[in-house]
Amino acid sequence: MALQPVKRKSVSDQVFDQVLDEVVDGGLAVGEQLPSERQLAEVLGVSRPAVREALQRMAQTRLVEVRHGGGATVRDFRKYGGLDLLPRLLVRDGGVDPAVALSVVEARTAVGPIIAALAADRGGPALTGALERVIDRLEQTTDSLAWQELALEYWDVVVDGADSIVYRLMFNGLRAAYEPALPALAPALATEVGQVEAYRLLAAAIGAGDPATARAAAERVLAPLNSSLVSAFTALGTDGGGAR
Amino acid sequence: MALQPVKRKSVSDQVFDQVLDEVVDGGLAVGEQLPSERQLAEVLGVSRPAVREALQRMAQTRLVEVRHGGGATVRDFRKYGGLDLLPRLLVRDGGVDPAVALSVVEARTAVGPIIAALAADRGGPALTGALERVIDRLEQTTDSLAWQELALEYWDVVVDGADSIVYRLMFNGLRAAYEPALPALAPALATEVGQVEAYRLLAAAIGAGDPATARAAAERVLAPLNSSLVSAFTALGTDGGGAR
DNA sequence: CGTCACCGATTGGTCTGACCACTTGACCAA
DNA sequence: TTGGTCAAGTGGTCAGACCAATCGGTGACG
Repeated sequence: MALQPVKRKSVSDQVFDQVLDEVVDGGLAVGEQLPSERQLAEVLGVSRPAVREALQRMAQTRLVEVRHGGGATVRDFRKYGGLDLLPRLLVRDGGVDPAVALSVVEARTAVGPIIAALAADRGGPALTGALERVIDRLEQTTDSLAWQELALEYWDVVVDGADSIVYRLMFNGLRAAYEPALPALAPALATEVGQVEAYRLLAAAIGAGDPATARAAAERVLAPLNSSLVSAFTALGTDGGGAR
Repeated sequence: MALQPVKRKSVSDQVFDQVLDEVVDGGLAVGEQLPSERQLAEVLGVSRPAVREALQRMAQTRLVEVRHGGGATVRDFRKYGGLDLLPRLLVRDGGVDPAVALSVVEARTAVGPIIAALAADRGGPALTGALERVIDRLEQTTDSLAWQELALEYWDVVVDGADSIVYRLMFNGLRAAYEPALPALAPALATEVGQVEAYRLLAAAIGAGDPATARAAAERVLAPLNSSLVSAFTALGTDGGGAR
């Protein structure tokens, strides 16, 4: 049997997860008051500090608002939430939410070329070495999961070369959402394995300092996955814009 | 006289801010161990729960890693940080960091047209009413600050129309970084006031369901600020890529 | 002499109980 | 109506204690 690390979740983690689920899945309506810390502690059978830590983290992510003496209220995560809650939205009810996955891939496909162009403009030849090294490892990889990990590493170098803090932080957020879901997505991404040539062309364009070519090359890298997933998910997700 | 709400910072907030500053400004190197919770509590003259709440929030934003029994270590915020720490990076040492501001405007200019095209494709005529209402209020506004607030509201409608959760969360994050810094940026943004026509054209293109035209119109809306800020900041920021 | 099991010191995790600060709403007086 | 007072409920903070995990040194064993 395949053993895996035991899950050790601290009490405050579990409280956080429960409250987060309630907020995201609509068990608690926007504007609604949360139970008081004391009530939550009693109902959940934990101490008040544990509840507090969880609520403070919820406030940190702008999902609830706590006012001294006035209780805590639920905020609209669709209006105030950050990219950091993307992982939670991506895997909903145990499975991957098609609408969210589609949105992630869509954004990836649109923003990737922009970043590639910036990298060509600002990074240029300095990036060639690092990119080639990743490509070499990519070429020897057949496992879908490992392949995606390397692809992320490749883009990490590109984002570095773009030298723009906002894209860097965006990438970090998307990666944090993407990476934990990779095992679940691995089958759908199997078609990408072996498409090394597109990555090589992109690296060449970036190394040559040619933004326009880099943009086009990036589109060729990203478009296949996009179109395949779009067709797969739109056929699946007939529920419409379930997650906007 | 113009009154404003008194600022009340809780103890754990202050601890959080101090630790965050240390991490962001490099007072604590990446990989370095933070002082233990007990030491921090004693040094800062506060209780341990207060320190814990701050550290848990730091962990929530992926800026530190805490291991049961093993202390807390500093993570590389450039590699793991999310868009939520953009506000902190934007205003550094009391002033606006040119490199970061440039990056924000740059991303805005690049991503805005993409979102506009999506809104035209998916929102279409349904958005016309809401957009027109904002434009009407925009037309009657001369104050630079209020004008920017309305511009954000306008884009909020557009992002809603794009019907893509990732762009929605991105926008939320950028807005959270942008909004607090607006007063400091207001002078630089004064040139935008009165440019209502571009917004009207964009609304028309979105309402017509014409993605290509909407993309171009969005570029015309965003480009002026971008170019003016680029020239202003590149002249100012001779320190190079201080914040990547 | 090197290796490894063990144990104690250190650190984070949790709980309890108490008190302070703030908000809210009801009630009362000017 | 206006303003003040007060009590109840809520979040904020503190102190001390104990549990659980990690880490490092020390001594026994090979």
